[in-house]
Amino acid sequence: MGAEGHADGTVGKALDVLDMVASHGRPVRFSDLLAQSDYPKATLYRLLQTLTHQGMLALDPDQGTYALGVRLVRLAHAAWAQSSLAPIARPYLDELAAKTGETIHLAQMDLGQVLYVDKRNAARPVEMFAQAGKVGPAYCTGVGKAMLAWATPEALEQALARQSFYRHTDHTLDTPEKLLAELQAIRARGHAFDREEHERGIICCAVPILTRSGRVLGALSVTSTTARTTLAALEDQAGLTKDIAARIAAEAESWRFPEQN
Amino acid sequence: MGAEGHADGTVGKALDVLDMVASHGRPVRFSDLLAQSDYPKATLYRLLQTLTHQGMLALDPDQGTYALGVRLVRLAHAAWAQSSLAPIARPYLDELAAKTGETIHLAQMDLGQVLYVDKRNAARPVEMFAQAGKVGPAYCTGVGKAMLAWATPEALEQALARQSFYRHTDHTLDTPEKLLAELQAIRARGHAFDREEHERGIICCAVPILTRSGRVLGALSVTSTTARTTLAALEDQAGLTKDIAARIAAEAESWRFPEQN
DNA sequence: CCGTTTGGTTCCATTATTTGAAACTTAGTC
DNA sequence: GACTAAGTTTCAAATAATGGAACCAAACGG
Repeated sequence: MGAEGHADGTVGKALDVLDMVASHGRPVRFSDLLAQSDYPKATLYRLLQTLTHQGMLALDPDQGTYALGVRLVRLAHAAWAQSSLAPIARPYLDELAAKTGETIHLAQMDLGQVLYVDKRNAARPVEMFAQAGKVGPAYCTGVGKAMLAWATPEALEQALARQSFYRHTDHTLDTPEKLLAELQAIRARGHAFDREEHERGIICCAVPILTRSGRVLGALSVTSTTARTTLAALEDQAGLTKDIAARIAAEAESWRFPEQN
Repeated sequence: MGAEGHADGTVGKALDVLDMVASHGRPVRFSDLLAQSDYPKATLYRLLQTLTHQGMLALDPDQGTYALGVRLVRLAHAAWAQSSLAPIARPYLDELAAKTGETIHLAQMDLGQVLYVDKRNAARPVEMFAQAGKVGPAYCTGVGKAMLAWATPEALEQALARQSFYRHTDHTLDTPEKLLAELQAIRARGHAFDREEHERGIICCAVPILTRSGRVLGALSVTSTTARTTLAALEDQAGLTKDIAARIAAEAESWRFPEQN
């Protein structure tokens, strides 16, 4: 994973190591990390030691393996409650889920990837990969495209560079050109579709969550299956979804910056 | 919160800043952080910049406020799935909750504090970070005492130094001496009680989760209220709880280190 | 039983990064 | 249009990170 760009300073390297540990699904030995990284032995060793001492990693003394530490969980609890839209959006998601009866996703953008921060399952739950905290691709999901469509040129460029354009299904937009054309259509239309571009049989209609100043905060989607409904039927809900998105945005702005106005 | 002890190196300071941002429940301005920290202006500024650049913090360009970044949520997802006992323990917690009908807590130790990593409420279903990720004191909770009772001497010493011994209720063990005596009794007995030591009316019976080598992985508790039941009744469940704890430990060992033996 | 490999830890002189007082630039006030 | 508060940049000195190499310990092999 030398894909890390410019690791600024020691902090960047330390976080890089953190990601490295996270990328394995299980505790890793020192030598595994050493093989994977470009850092010299002593450097990596001290980074691990520091992170462990700080509680960001946990060293299993029996096996000599490193795992992500509990301090991270604690920080994340705060991050989820504070930085994400999830706590603000919760009642609105409930409302949208109740009114549509479909699966709802709330997502935010994280370095070119879609991060699902909350979710409501339909009464008959649609089995999907997405769960709170999980990440997914931006170029082939409704929420991803909705956010890209309203992203700043710089953010869009950065995000594009990070897309794999892997062809998940026949419908996947598998080149930057196709995606850019689609983004324009989405802007014109006001909402994005997922036409089975990521998973066969899964469709959705997604809208961006925008501040008054036009900045993208996240996206909201109503998801279903081709077996249950059609894109046209989902599009009928677009108005309602946009309304909910607007209310989330309004509350986010007033809640996070209550002193303004 | 200058309570941070020895911040080793730049990484320590950066994480310290991260905690500082987390401690406010909402986005903070640079000057707020400056006032709170001992770091000089330029130092703090660059730390914030680095963390922001790394995605650990998010700078709201409109308001100039810092919030915890989404990268943390992503890392946490991995941490929760990997470092904590929660995913392994899930079915066992379900079983224990079903058999006892009481509230169940799964906790781990984090630098002298109890970190709740999963929970079953008597009725409601669970969500991810929503419930997990909270912290509590070690010296006056069942799970905390259960873990301390089997902690290594070094870990115990470190943990003791971090306890506040604040007298939450009449029953709180408010000195290290009382606590140490209690820990001995707990070791002898095999399980810990919370006799309304943290909250009036709340009682529980907790057991440690131990590896074969005797290392503490976490603790498990069955919690109720004095209105609903008694300590003696809870103690009747201790056998079942210990059994569940043993099964969690066994699975944790075989799952996390499948190559051994 | 001893030589060897493997995996992990420590040393230390060199190097590069961090530091922080102060100067500077905005943006907002009166 | 001076005055203030909030944020950003500079630069020499101080400090911390670096990494090659040496070291240690435990497991391995003959």
